[in-house]
Amino acid sequence: MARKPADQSVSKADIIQAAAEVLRQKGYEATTMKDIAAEVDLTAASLYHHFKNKNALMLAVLEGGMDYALSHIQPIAESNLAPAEKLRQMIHIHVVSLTQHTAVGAAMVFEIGALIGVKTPGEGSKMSAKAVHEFEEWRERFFDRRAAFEDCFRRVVQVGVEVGEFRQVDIPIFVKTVLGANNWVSVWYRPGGRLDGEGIAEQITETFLRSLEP
Amino acid sequence: MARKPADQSVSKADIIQAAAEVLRQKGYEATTMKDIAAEVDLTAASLYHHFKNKNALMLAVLEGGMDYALSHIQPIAESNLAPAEKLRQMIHIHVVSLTQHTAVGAAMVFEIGALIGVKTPGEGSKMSAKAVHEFEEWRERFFDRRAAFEDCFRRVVQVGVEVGEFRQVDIPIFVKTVLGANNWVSVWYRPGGRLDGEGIAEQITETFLRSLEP
DNA sequence: GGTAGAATCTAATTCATATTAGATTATTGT
DNA sequence: ACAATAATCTAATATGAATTAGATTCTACC
Repeated sequence: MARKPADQSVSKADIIQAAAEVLRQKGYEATTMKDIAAEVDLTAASLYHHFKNKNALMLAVLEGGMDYALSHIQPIAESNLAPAEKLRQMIHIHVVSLTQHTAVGAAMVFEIGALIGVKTPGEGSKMSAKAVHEFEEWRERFFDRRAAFEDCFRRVVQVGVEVGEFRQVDIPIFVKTVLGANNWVSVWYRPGGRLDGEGIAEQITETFLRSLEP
Repeated sequence: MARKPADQSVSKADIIQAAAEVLRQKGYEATTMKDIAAEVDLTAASLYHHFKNKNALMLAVLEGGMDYALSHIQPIAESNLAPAEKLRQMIHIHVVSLTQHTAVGAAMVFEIGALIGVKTPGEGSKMSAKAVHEFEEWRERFFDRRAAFEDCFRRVVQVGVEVGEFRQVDIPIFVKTVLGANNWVSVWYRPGGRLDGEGIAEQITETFLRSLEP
């Protein structure tokens, strides 16, 4: 509400962060520009100075989350560690990330669905043809990277199985099981609980590594 | 669009089913009464003959899903089977349910969050005080039952650990890990995939039962 | 075969939200 | 200081969605 003389000007990153926070609480459709604006002491209209429209802002949130996740997981997957150790670290960092960056994490978990189904109507919409195309393209790229993320896990498990370090599992299903368990953390985790992110990650890695013992 | 002379009249159950389906695809806020109505060849206004308002309809969906889940899980949890066998069956039925009743399952997974955050504003809302109170009450009951659901799993694991059939795990975290993996199925499962619900359930139970070996 | 009530429909009403337009104020480089 | 530009604001606009009001059409029963 109040003006900000000294530090006037809110950064894009601030807005994305705020949007992620609201998104986590309310979900895509229920999140209003006003909500987001309020979080950073702006009016809804001001957000349009930073982002073309609501969709663009939301996409920035998801994109940021995905960048973060990939940039942390990939290096581990491509390292020289043994499969078990790779997997341990990957699950660990994934879970801890989701508890640290609650906002981004939950946004990603919850909003993939909304993203898939976002209105891409052929007729009475406000989106221009170009905007629709842009969006489609963005979405495709996003899903590619999401697939890449999952592939990191698959490859690690694959090698582990081949090397005999892990038992024979159905790799796609196993990986989805792990990612489901991880992602779910951002649904129920609340700061200040009995265990912190590290503690939770510990338990989950233990569970899955044991489940892979030959 | 067309009228239904012979079988005019759509049942409440039909509408709930349709709502669940739309809900799964679009999420709570993005689901419009028109969408739901279209699914059963009605107009939006007609839905109000069957349900007091949108919220009531949504709640009916969640309630139905919860009834279903609880009614299938509880008997197993309270049976005389060994903990491992109980857990196997519970995970199995949970996963299979989510793949069979895709609509209800996904609705539950996706909408818990929305439910928590549903606007319960103190001022400029349309909900009457009574309606708000009713809703609050409903929500409380719903979460109680959700907790009961989770408790079924906890108790089974607890006993298994005490009896020495399972290794010592952090029970709350372990259960959340299992439920997360299960629930996630309804996010990614698509009929006609490589494995059916049974096959998927098989893999998941195997993973978690192995992870519990002492 | 006529009537009561259920199930629908069409046509408003109302309200919130995204988005735009046009000022206004701050910052920064000169 | 001054101008250019960035960041905001306030005030409209437009659209879409929930909900209501008031007919209309079935269906079942007498």
